[in-house]
Amino acid sequence: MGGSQIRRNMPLFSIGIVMQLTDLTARQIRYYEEHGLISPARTEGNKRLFSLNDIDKLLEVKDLIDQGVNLAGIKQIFNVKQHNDVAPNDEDNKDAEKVRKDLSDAELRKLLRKELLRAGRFHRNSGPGDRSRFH
Amino acid sequence: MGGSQIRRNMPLFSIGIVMQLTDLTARQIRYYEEHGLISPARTEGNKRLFSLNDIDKLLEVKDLIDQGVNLAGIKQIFNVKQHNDVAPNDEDNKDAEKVRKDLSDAELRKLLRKELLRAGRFHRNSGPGDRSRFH
DNA sequence: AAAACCATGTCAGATTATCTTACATTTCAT
DNA sequence: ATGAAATGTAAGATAATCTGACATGGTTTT
Repeated sequence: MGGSQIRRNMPLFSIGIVMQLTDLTARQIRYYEEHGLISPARTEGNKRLFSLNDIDKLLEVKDLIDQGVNLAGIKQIFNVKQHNDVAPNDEDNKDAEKVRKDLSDAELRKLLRKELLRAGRFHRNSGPGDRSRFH
Repeated sequence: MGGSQIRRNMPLFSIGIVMQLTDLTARQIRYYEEHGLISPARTEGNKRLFSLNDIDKLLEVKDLIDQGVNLAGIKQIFNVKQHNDVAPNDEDNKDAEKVRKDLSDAELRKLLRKELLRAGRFHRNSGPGDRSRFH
């Protein structure tokens, strides 16, 4: 009943907050941005501003990384998700779909197979995830 | 499906964002805090961090101010709301209720009548509220 | 009408948070 | 052993925020 619906892609959060929410370091977050996994907005003074969607993505990145997927793999996985997210609207999506497919489909299968095979071995460093967010 | 429930009183927002969301100036927000209408958390470095509840409250403050209610009135109104918010849990609330009532009930009626009478005259400066939040 | 008050604006100086760039380190793949 | 990928870390710069003080325009109160 209080006025605040706050859309999911509204730029709201500073990097410090996102660090706490995701348990990622600033370095990691910036690195993932550098590689196009997220594209946070900026303030007039060039500070990053993250949306809820950005945070969700970062949490997915973290999960996948914990499972041994590398950034290239995550990039492709995000591409696939983009396909399926436009789901129940079937008629004129096929064009956009095909475009993205051409770019990724071939190597996608290869990459996914490759990555997901070794997933679960090694890696998985960050322990039982509940470390101290918000002291 | 994306991981982010974000509780309503989790300290998340910088004052800059809150300014945009509420259309209040930093001065106003700090002044309202100074008078106990909100109590935002702080970072280790003393920066204010606001929760969704803080923002809701600020929006209510803004509304009431636009209607000519002064801070003293808003304070009392918030007190009343606190009563009614613990509603459907009737049995052992009566104690806390009575305490707060003793402090505010008498002058509350007086104040509310007084304030709400002249509400709507003068004041009402901030125009049809949609000015430029997020450039 | 003068004095006091309320709510806000504004300025100044200090401090924190974040930015970019560059180099170091670690781990894994070839 | 070499190289690439992912992250750590340090330095210097800039932006955002903080507190405190004083200024200002209305509103009561005396």
